[in-house]
Amino acid sequence: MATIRARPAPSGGDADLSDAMPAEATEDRRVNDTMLLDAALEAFVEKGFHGTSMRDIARRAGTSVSHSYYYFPSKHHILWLIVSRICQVLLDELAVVEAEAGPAPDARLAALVRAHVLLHARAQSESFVGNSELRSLHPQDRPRVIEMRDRISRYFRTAIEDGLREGRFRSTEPAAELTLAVVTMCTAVAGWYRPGGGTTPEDLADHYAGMVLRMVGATS
Amino acid sequence: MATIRARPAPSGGDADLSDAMPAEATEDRRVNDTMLLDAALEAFVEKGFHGTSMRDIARRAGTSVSHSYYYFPSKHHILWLIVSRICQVLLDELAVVEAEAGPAPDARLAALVRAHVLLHARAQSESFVGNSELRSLHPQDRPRVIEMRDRISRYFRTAIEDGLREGRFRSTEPAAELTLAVVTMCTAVAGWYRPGGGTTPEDLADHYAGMVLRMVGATS
DNA sequence: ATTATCTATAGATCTATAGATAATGC
DNA sequence: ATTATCTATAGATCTATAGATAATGC
Repeated sequence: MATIRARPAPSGGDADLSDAMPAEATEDRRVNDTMLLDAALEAFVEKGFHGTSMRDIARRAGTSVSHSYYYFPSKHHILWLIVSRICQVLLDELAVVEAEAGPAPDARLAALVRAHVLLHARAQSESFVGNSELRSLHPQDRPRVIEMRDRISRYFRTAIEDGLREGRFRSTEPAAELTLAVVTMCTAVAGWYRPGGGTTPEDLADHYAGMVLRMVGATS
Repeated sequence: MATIRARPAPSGGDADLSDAMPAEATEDRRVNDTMLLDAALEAFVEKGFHGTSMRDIARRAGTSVSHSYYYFPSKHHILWLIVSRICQVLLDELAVVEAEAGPAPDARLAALVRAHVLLHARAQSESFVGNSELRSLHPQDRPRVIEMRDRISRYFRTAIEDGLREGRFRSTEPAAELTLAVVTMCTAVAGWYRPGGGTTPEDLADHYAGMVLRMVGATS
């Protein structure tokens, strides 16, 4: 996990909770919560939440199970941290790029798609877990995450509805289906994208923006 | 589940046990393999493979854990049956509709998308599990399923490449990315579609075909 | 005779905690 | 003093099997 930062912010400016930690990030054997979160993330991607044991997480982080409980009250809480953080990062980023894009629906939709794909390609593991382990969340946490996801979808939905209403998008399919198609295809990037294959996240974001604009029937 | 058969299916092979079963009757208390598979499917959708216990499956089917082992050698084998069957059904169906669609890439792609969406909306649970539990398969089974999924993708990939080469599709994005975008957005239907909301699977299939054709830049 | 089903249990593993000890910071 | 870490273990649960018994079909 380290620091999932939406935009490439060269220095300082941490995402959120990482500030609270003693900023030392050296190479020695000390274990901290970030290392455990990284280990958990890796394991959740590989084997899923229920397929991962605390022993597995502790082993990957190089410590004991009981020590892991020193940092986190439960396995569920680890999942909650991973999922809620990435959702929040995405929400923040969407708000920023939408504001920057101005009022035109096509510019807004393109910006949203780019940001969504970029994050899903860059913070691939977090995004993947955030999208695949909703049902594994503690019943208490699930509605909170669902609500964040709804807010994420709503950015896309609104841009698409505006474009249709203003006649900038000529698609005849219902806005709800267009939105779901767009969001799910962008989200799926976290599941298949492999860096180092010649396509950068930025390339991919551009390609997806192009595909989506054609999909909604944007008038060029 | 019952019998997901797209068309007349080849019997024999691991992938279709339903023929071998006594086509028995109905509402009494007798448990059979189909009831257990249905129970497992339901549980896997709700809680995932690792989140589901044999006790859970047995309870849903109204029998005991040990009786479930009378029908299936392992929990992994149940997953294998569910996943391999739905992949095979989809493969069969894609072969049929592609042949029926004739040589034109746009007609072929539309037919493939329609078939894919239809199955993911109709056999929603099986498709969902088939797409979300790949990593939970027994290491022995996984490559076999991966190969089936690759064959599924290849139908789409070929139609898209043909369309681009023949100049019928004007998209400038790489065929690989177009294919992934198309397949993932259609696959995701299994995760969100709810029947009874006014949109039939057929409607949805038509809408998706329209979206995809615009997405690849099909010349109308 | 064969098929379906149950009770009982082995043996592994899992989440989480208690309680002790080592390392660090003031 | 406080923070980090360990050993040991409770108690639940999980997959799978052994072995007995009931139901069914010939």
